[in-house]
Amino acid sequence: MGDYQPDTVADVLHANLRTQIWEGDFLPGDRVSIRALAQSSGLSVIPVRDAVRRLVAEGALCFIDSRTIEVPKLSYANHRDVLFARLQLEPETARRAFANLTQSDLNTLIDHDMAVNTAIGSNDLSRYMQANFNFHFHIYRKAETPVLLRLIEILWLQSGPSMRFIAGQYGAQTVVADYHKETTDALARRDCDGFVHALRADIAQGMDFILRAEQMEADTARIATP
Amino acid sequence: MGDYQPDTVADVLHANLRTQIWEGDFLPGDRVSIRALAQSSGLSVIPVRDAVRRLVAEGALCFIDSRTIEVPKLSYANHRDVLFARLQLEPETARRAFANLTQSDLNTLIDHDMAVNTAIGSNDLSRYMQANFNFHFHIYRKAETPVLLRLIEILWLQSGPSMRFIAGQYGAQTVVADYHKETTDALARRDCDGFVHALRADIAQGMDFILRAEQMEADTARIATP
DNA sequence: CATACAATGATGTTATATCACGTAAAGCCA
DNA sequence: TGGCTTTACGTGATATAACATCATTGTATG
Repeated sequence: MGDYQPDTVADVLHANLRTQIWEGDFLPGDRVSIRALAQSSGLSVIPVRDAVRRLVAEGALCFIDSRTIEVPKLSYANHRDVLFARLQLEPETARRAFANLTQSDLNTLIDHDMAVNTAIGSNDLSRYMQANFNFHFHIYRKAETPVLLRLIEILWLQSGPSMRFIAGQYGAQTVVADYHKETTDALARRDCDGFVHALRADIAQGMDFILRAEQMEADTARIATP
Repeated sequence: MGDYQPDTVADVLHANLRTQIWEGDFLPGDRVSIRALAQSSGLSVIPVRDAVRRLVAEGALCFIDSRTIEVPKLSYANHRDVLFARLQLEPETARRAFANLTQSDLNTLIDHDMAVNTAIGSNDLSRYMQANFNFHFHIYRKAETPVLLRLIEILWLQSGPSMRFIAGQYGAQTVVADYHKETTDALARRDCDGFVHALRADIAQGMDFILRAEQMEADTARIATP
């Protein structure tokens, strides 16, 4: 396998932007200008354009017309599709990771989960996104299956901004009911099926969250136009 | 949703290369040179590089070192992961397409299946790859779920060259047992579950094929070094 | 004859300048 | 003041040329 990882300035910028998107630093509808990014990063337009077009290829950005790039606003239908795909891929990826997860990994996961909880406690959406991402991907990376990891990365890239937007709209309290504790508990007692099941429940809960948000929006729309 | 589709020369080149990869015009290990592509297509290096890097982002190409780009050689493990992911995503995508498939679509699918069979009959691997791709993606495109379609496209991009290589190595006769007929039959009698099940069997058969090829390779290796 | 070293060529990357296009604001006329 | 035209600016896309890196090869030297 040619798993060589280039390290050009375009690659670094691309990686940074990806992280920012995963961690929820962008909101749906945010405009991205190649020249503005070039100026702010002190680079020429060529590597910036390279990084941006790569993000477009990953679905993290999109063209609104021939010369306007923005962070996509996922429709609820698309959001459901993302969560459906996540449900199909992530629990099984976690299953493969299970055998590779050590006591040290368990401790790391518990730390990430604590970071999630404190972020929710202090209503810090940014840290919540970051910690939640770290929790999940620490698992997936241990599965050592680059094919699945890549798909999952793309799904998170696409849904990150909209996820944060929806969460911010309906309050961080709504996301308090994650299943991280159940996940780490299952790992602690080396219960593979329980581990996978808890992770599945965590994603399914996100699905419920979207459905609920969609319903609320439909309701308010119905009330607004009786 | 910003589903604007640009149409620059880089986009056209990217689309052409994607089609070529899907249809099996490339083999694992084939080298790709940006300048050579630029010369053969009459373009500058900039748009060619753009298209190539987009393919790298999709996993259709990879860097072997800092300045060598080639078509990836999928390991058997990666190939199994691709087929696993396909199994997770494609049948369910087909299920969503089912309600949108008309009589005209059924006829088109039957035509594609016939093209597959004649390609196998004349041992034309290139046409086989092409027709098989057309058969599957005619279904998936009707599902109207861009998120899932995009993931499936990536999976086919990654596995296409290796798939063709393995098929070519062990003869086209080995792939004769597809489930396209069962799929179209189920569609003809409007049997959604049967439709989905047949498509799942078709992919699973591909999985068996890979496992068999892997086993054969292991056997010959065992014989070679007793 | 073998080895060290330098010149050459090929690679992907990037900077600069220009192109083509579209928007929006300013200007102009009724 | 309203509506149209024109101009200016900003956008991404592209061509050209220069840059950095590395493999190869030819040559010179021991």
